[in-house]
Amino acid sequence: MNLLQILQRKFHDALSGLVDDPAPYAGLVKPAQDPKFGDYQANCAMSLAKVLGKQPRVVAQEIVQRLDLGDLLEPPEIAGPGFINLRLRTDWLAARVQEMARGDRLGVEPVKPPRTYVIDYSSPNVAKPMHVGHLRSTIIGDSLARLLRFLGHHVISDNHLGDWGTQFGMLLYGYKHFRDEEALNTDPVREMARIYIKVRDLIKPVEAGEDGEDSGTRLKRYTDAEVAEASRVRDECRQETARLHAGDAVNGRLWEMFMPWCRQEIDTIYERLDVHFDHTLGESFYNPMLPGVLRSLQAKGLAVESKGALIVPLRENDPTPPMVRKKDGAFTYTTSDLATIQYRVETWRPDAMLYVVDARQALHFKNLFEVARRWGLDKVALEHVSFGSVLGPDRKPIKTREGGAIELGSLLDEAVKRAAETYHQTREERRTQGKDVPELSAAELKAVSEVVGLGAVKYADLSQNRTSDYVFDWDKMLAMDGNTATYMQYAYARVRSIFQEGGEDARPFRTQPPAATLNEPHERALALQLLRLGEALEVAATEYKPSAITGYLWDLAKSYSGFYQNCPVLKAETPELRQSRLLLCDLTARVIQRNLQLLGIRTVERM
RNA sequence: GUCCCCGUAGCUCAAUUGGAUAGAGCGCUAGCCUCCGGAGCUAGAGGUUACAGGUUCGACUCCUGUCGGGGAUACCA
Repeated sequence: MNLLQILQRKFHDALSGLVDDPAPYAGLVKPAQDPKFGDYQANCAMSLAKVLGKQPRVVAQEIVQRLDLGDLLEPPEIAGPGFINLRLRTDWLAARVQEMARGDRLGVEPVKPPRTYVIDYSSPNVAKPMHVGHLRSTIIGDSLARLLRFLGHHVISDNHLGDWGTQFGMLLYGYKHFRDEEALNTDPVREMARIYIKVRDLIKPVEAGEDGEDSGTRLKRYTDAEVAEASRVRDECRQETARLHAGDAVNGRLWEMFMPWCRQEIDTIYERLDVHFDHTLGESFYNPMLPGVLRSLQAKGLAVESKGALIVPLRENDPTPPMVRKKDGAFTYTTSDLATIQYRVETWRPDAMLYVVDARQALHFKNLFEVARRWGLDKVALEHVSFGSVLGPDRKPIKTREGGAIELGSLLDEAVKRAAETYHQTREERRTQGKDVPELSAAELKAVSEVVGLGAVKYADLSQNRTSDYVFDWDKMLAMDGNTATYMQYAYARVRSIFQEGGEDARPFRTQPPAATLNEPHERALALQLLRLGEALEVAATEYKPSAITGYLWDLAKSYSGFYQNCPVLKAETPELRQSRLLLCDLTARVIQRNLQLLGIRTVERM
């Protein structure tokens, strides 16, 4: 149980004689807005006053009188219109810190009834290289999977690859017309990427790309001949796709041949990002199940014919009902997604299924979930964990000068390169100032650049509010000061170096932690912040917001900074105080490391 | 046309879901290396929360309207 839950329970007990349902009022116990008000504050007296027909401050008095302070609370103060300000007893905090240090869960108990989650994230179209647009789903999903697992839930991660769509028609067409046998033999992955881009560029005059340009302006940029050719190529691609779906032997064999290459392309990225999946069941996996899904929908009277297509009407006069079969007989992604939900429910019996997919698909998921519910899949909680788009400086979807989206691989390369540059630069500055700098081996240096560069990219994204769009900016994404991964990684390395410097072994602090003394305000503030870990993770998990973790980390770093400035550790006045402060240091490092790990970001001991 | 999201410091973003004097980073200004790592720390300037009403003890947050931006709108997934 985290600090907030403990206090809310106390208030729940105190309120139970006053109102019929104390829960919503107990929920008004919150972290203090400002440290000067205390550690936590209860805002329930004001709203309760109206219900009870009394003065808010009188109600606050009554609540305080009924409150069992136990050994954890100082006598509360009533302030302003009726705020109840709470301050935890310092000796109680000290005991909790000591407890927290023991074991590797940092005081976070596994959840009482664990739930089973299926998390669907990343899910790229494998026919084309991954670009920045895929980053958010991939790392938000990965982070949520790590977080829910750490909290004790059963998590099944599933990468629902787009391996059966029109993009494969483009690859098939391109392979048949433009392949370079020699390139295919030496580097098939690169050759497939080249083929895809070539076909995409050919079709461009008639196909809306990632640039979001409207068809009118787009058409004006091309000659009639180019448009006609684009139209022809697009039709041929569609026919290739149709042949693949119809079981054409040649296209089937080619698909079998392409898949490992496509997988290799994306797996390289996943490996580098340290993102892993329990399952990778793409659309092709569900293809054989689709006719059965349709029959079932029709048998239940859910799917009806309309303009030659098969739709599922959900609302009166809905101009855009979900479609499960096109007039040409092809299935849609709604059909495929229904099969997917059914398969997952039957196979894994999850309590909840999370779709980490961008906000533009909100309508699709709203409809999909409604159809699934009516179809009988109503026991599982289906949730669209949506996120905002990544925009360019012009507030339009991100793109490079050339017009295509920035490829993920290049972004990561650039991040690592910049990390290396910054490293050398800061080290030279320190040198000229006559300061000691750690001498890293070439291997260590490479590892540091990788860890810092990739960490920067992930943290920049995860620290954003999940639901808002955000403007992509190289400098921001690769920034290494302020609230960034680098700052946290650096803070971690610095704490470690204290142990190094003092010739201290951290291990005893985790098995036989010494008593903590929190007489200095900065010690107390740091301890309180450390103990709020469980609270932060709870928020991050219930709201599916990794930014709650980065926010907590930033607060922790500031608390630590205050402590570090004001409280000598190795030169503490007494051996006991030194032990206590080393305990706080070690805990800080461990909490930073754990949180970064939950974000999929690594740490190094020296940098 | 209809529906959804958004508008907060010069820029990029927060604000514990209705709480006390709206906070950070970057940038700018001024300080801090005989003191455990300066990728750091301390302080300062910077705001009519797009606009106008309303709801109440209290509104960036909820409601109505206006302006502005973005997105989704059966046969791409």
